[in-house]
Amino acid sequence: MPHLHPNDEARHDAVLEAAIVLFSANGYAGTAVPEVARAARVGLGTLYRYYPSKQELVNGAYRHCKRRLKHVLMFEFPWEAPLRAQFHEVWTRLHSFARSEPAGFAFLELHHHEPYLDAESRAVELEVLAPVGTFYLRGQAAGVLDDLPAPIGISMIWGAFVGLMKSERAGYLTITDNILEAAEVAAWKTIAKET
Amino acid sequence: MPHLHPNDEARHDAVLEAAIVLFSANGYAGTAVPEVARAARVGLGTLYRYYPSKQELVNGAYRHCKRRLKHVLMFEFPWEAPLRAQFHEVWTRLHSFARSEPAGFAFLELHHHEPYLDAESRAVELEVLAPVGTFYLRGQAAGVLDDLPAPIGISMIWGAFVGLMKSERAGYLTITDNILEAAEVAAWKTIAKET
Amino acid sequence: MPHLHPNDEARHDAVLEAAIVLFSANGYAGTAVPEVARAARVGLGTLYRYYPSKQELVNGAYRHCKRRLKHVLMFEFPWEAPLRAQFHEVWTRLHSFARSEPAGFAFLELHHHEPYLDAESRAVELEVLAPVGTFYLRGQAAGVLDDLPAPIGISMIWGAFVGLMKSERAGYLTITDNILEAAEVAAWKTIAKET
Amino acid sequence: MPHLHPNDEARHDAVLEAAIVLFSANGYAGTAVPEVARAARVGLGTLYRYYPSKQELVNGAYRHCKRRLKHVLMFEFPWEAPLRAQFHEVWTRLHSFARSEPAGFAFLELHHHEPYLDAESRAVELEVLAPVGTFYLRGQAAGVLDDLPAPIGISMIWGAFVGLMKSERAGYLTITDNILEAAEVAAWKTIAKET
DNA sequence: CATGAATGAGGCTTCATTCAT
DNA sequence: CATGAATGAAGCCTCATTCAT
Repeated sequence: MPHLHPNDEARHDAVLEAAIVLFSANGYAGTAVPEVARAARVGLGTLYRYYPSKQELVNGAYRHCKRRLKHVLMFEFPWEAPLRAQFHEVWTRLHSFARSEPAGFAFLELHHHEPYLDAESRAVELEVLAPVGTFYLRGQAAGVLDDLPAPIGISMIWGAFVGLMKSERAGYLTITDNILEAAEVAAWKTIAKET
Repeated sequence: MPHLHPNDEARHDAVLEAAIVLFSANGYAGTAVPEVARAARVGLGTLYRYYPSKQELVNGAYRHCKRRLKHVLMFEFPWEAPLRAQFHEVWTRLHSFARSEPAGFAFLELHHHEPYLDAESRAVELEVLAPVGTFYLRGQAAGVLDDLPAPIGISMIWGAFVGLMKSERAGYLTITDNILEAAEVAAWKTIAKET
Repeated sequence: MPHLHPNDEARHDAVLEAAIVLFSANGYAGTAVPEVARAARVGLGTLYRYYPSKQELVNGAYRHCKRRLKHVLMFEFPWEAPLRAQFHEVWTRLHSFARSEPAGFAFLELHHHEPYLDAESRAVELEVLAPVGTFYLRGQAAGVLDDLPAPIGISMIWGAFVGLMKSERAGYLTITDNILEAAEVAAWKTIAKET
Repeated sequence: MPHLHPNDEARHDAVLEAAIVLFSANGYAGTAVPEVARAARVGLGTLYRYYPSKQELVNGAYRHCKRRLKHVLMFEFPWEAPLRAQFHEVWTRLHSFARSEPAGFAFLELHHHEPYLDAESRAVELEVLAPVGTFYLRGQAAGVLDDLPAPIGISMIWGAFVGLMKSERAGYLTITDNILEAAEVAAWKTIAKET
């Protein structure tokens, strides 16, 4: 039974981290595999042992990021809290993820639905999306959310958040705590039922 | 006496069109210049006569798209209409652009603020952004828009719209006229001052 | 009977001149035909009317230079003068050629015996060489020149002269009138019979 | 533990050798890098591993040849011998170099002072030139050499030798031992003080 | 005729992947 | 196993030549 060398996991992580940083900065085609190996301080052959092709590498990175996002969003989520509080939680956690793992966040944005993503990666995509959908539908059932089709509302909120992050990265704005909160209010207004 | 060949402009357009389609589908690094030439049904050397490098080519494509967007947004814009009506106009025109030139729209999204864009391209970016900023500030002065910093509001609206288009492209949803209108209402709620 | 347009010859000369300058500076392969046309301020198509290929162009340039050299060397040559005086004449004329047509001189050096030179060009080569050979043999017959085989002596003198010119071009030295004369004496010593 | 592959140096040498042969035969611009790789029986990528660009390749070849020449000229040079004997040594060694490494010799001639040579290559140039200059000046101080400026004398001797080699390559003459010696005498006369 | 736009073969270089050490 | 040297397909770009205007 093959087991992992104690260093194995660290190496593995270094590879993923380097891949995420480089792919998010330069895109899939713009990133060279040897460059990733070098950034991860790992032999090229070793990288290829972990990921037998560039495609497997992006997919691995994608899944990793998506799972990190999922974890950040879901971990000890207050399922019993009121919807508005839950929304706050989601918004805050999203920001926390984008702040602490900016490359990972950018990576997810950039590599969303690219043709080199495989079935498993698409499945992971759904692992994140599904609970969000549930949340949305519950909100509508409770009469708290407007009755836009859920995918519409979700896309707009996700899009608005991404828009903020991209603009910040581009230098058009800076997001302080106050602004983040104001933006949250604005985002909530987007989907909340008017009173 | 040297003339422009009558076909010149048509060829030029074919190159731009092909570039926009391919760059938006595969990214900058993922697109081969000969592939663009082939798609435009133009000799490779000819393409290089029009655009002396791949970089000039993306920049040309970027400027073209951005100017098309600007034109669609600005042409005979009802500057005297009420703000809500103006917002409707913007939202509708945005959608019209994304519908009629989906590749151009995707291109703008994807190549926003990439390092290979040059100063002139960035200048064109501002030609579009400036009037939008003005619109926003006027709305706030009139007490119709919420007092989020303008770049925040703009980023969120643009992001929300982009989110919708991307989700549609990804197959997560379909945008009908009704939905477009409902989304517009939602988007307006994002930035409108509550009454 | 096709005759030349009055401008034809001027154009032709401009092409040759440009070709000589560029070929001598950048070599055959390093020179682009359109570049030559541009330098000659002549349409590319026109150049190709005069010289139907790049090879014909170098050969034309080669023949032109070689004939210029021949002319400079031979024109009103004092065939009756003593050998030493004739040598002075040759040495001086060589220098005069190298001074007034530096590109042509460099061109001849650089393109000597290149594979793209055709039979006619090689024939022209001989037109220059033959009288020099005669001169040399006469000198030996008269007991003034040493009895090195003529080609050896000629190669050494020509080589020494070329060496001087190249070193000057490279900036290793500057040739004044005094130096030119001293060098002539040295060159004469190379082949003169010791007394 | 990373090693140099034992074949590494052999491969490296094969590349240099091929480069020298091809560059000397066809010039810099006239030589295709893949052609060099093929001649060296080395993968193209491998060649680029050793020399990251065509320019580095010529420079490497230039330095190699120049150092070989330096070695041939300098190795166990009889610094204490009389000047005439030293001249014989230089002349003989020069010929030995041109004979055993004809491509290298031709390469040095052809690529002398070309714009693609870098500072290091020019420095190596001086490593050869400097001792020759010293030799010349010592000869003048000893009253054995004529009082031509040293660069003039050196250029003429080097030029004469090159002239011989080129003429032989061109088929104008054949250099036997006797002729070589006679040419040496002639060359010595060029710079020796007359008695 | 004179012109220069059009073309694609061919040159320089990169990089995904393999495999000997 | 880990490494990185080796490889050649493929990408960017130039330029000799043709041909429509």
